[in-house]
Amino acid sequence: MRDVAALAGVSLKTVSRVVNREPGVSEELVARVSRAAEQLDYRPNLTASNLRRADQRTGTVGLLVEDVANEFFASIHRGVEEVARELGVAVIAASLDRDPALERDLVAAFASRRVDGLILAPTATEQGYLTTELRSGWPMVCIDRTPRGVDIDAVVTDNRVAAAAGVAHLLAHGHTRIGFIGGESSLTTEQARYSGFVDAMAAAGAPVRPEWVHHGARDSDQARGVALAMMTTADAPSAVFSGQNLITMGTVRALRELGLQHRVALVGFDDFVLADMLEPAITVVAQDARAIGHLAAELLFRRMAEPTRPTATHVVPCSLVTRGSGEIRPE
Amino acid sequence: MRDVAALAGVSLKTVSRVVNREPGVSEELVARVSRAAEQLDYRPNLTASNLRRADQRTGTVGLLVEDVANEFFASIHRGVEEVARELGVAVIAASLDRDPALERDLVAAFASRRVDGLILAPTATEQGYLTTELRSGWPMVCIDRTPRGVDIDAVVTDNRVAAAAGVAHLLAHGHTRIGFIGGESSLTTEQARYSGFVDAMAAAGAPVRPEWVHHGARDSDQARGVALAMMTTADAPSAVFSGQNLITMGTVRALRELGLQHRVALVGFDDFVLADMLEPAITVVAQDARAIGHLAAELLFRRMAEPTRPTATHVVPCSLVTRGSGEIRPE
DNA sequence: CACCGCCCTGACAACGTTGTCTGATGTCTA
DNA sequence: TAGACATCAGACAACGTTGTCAGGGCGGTG
Repeated sequence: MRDVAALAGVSLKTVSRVVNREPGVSEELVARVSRAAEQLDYRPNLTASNLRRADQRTGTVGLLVEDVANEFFASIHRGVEEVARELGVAVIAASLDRDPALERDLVAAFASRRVDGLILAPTATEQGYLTTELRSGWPMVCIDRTPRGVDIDAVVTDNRVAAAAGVAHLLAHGHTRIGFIGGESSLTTEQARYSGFVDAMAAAGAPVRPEWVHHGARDSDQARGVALAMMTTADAPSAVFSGQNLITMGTVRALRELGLQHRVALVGFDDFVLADMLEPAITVVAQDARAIGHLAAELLFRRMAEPTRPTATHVVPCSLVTRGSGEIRPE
Repeated sequence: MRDVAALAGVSLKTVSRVVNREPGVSEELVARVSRAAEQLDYRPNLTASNLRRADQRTGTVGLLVEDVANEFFASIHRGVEEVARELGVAVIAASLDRDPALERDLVAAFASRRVDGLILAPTATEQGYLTTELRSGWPMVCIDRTPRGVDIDAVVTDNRVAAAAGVAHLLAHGHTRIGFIGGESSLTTEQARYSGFVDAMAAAGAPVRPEWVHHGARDSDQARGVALAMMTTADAPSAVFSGQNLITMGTVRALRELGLQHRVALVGFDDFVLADMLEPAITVVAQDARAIGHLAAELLFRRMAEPTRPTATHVVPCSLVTRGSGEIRPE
């Protein structure tokens, strides 16, 4: 900037005014400065600008999710990006890999970077460590999983009700012997989905059989193993409810391997690409990930504008998408 | 930091030394400063630090891809993140949506942010606009698509050879009547894949029939439309080679709708989740997206360390994954 | 003609850090 | 005991920008 000022024969401040399109600079100087800037390939330094600026905004938001490569979170990322892009805000995303220590580290790293706000899909069991940051007025929104121990805006699905609806769908098709395969039970989503499963079973007077309930599958392959084991016992369930997209895929694999895909009903939580192209196509309880991303970003920017508004938990709707696998009747 | 210094009764510089773990501070002061920092919830300001630091590093790299929600690019993102995380570097990712203007805008935005380096999957036909930035020594790596008009490190697949291998696979299974459905022909990847198709056909003495060649499908749904049209003519091909993962999915949908999925052979470029679970499972020419991300990030950091090393184009291997759809023989 | 006010521009300090240099204290050696 | 040296701490300027304020020039008004 100094060089530009020298070349244009004006002061630093005038260059700054031109660069930021501030009014009150004569056309002649605007032209002269612009020409000089172009000639020198001047690029404004946002870092320095942010340091000095009154609002202290860095034009950056952080996004912490389980895995940026998981299509559910990648869609959320996309949704956040779309809102941020309109405002010229950049998104720094990172994967937590279900590691609570990493969650804290990355939150601290983002705090050091002075991102203007943070969208977090919590993985730790407790977010009390955030109180400090919150008190300092750092805008934050939790997504997917409800935060614990802190009062933060959140965008969540009513996992319990949605899961119950999925299980009720199986019950409505005549199943009473229903298995549950879920992910890590430390996650609030998992707990809620399991509760929904239990609710629906109870409402229908169907027993929840412990040997047909499995928590803690960490990935598709573990889920496959669990499903294989569950379905090869002498007394196997006639339907399965799976707690998450990767788990559903693993279960599909297992059923396929056992040749049971047309005999055992399956309803999964979370939609996934090509679910409709499998045979049978997979019935799922679907969340709109991109919409979640949109809403979370909008809430975040709204909170930046109005830091004092009361926090709220937004529940986004879920829909049951019937495609075949959930409509298989028991033999 | 000023407050911390005041509370600990030391100078600013001493706090800075403690925060950065610089040697030469007595244990007693380290303890006192640490306590004060904790008490005041001090968070170092990386923005200010970067401004002053000698190396001018922001600890940030930019990643520009077509769409962060596309599983191919999401996996690349993940790969980049893994390397960056080890170094404490954050990744700012953004989607270009095949918009050349957006590519230039976002590159400029990243330049303003002073990201330490940029990984770019080019979408514009020409990257000459980068020369300025390159001259200034901004580390950059292109991925997926070869840059044009500039000399940059690149990580690419030999799309031509890989596509030819996929088409040769169809030819080896007795097909000569092979269609091609590709994406936007402005992309170098598309051009190379089509060239590979032509190569393989020529090598086998099979004619390339213009009515069975279609470029420019922008998404899965357009590809579906194209495939539907192509396969419902009186004289339809007996096999299809598709140029990209979304296009393959659209083609699968079309074949399914026409009930041809077990009669028309299909080989797709790019692997995708559940390709192995479809019926028939889809034979693909697979790139290892995560490895591409890894390599690109490693090259980027290496260039930061050694700015003068000659640029190179790295070709990552591709593999043909046979699963069924590509082994269907003509009737 | 004196005064006011507007428009434009620049000087200067400041944002929160770190690089550099100087100085104070203590320890060792000749 | 003097001098050399090592260790630790602080003063100060600087990074590239912007907020604040002062001032010069000019037109209009009383």
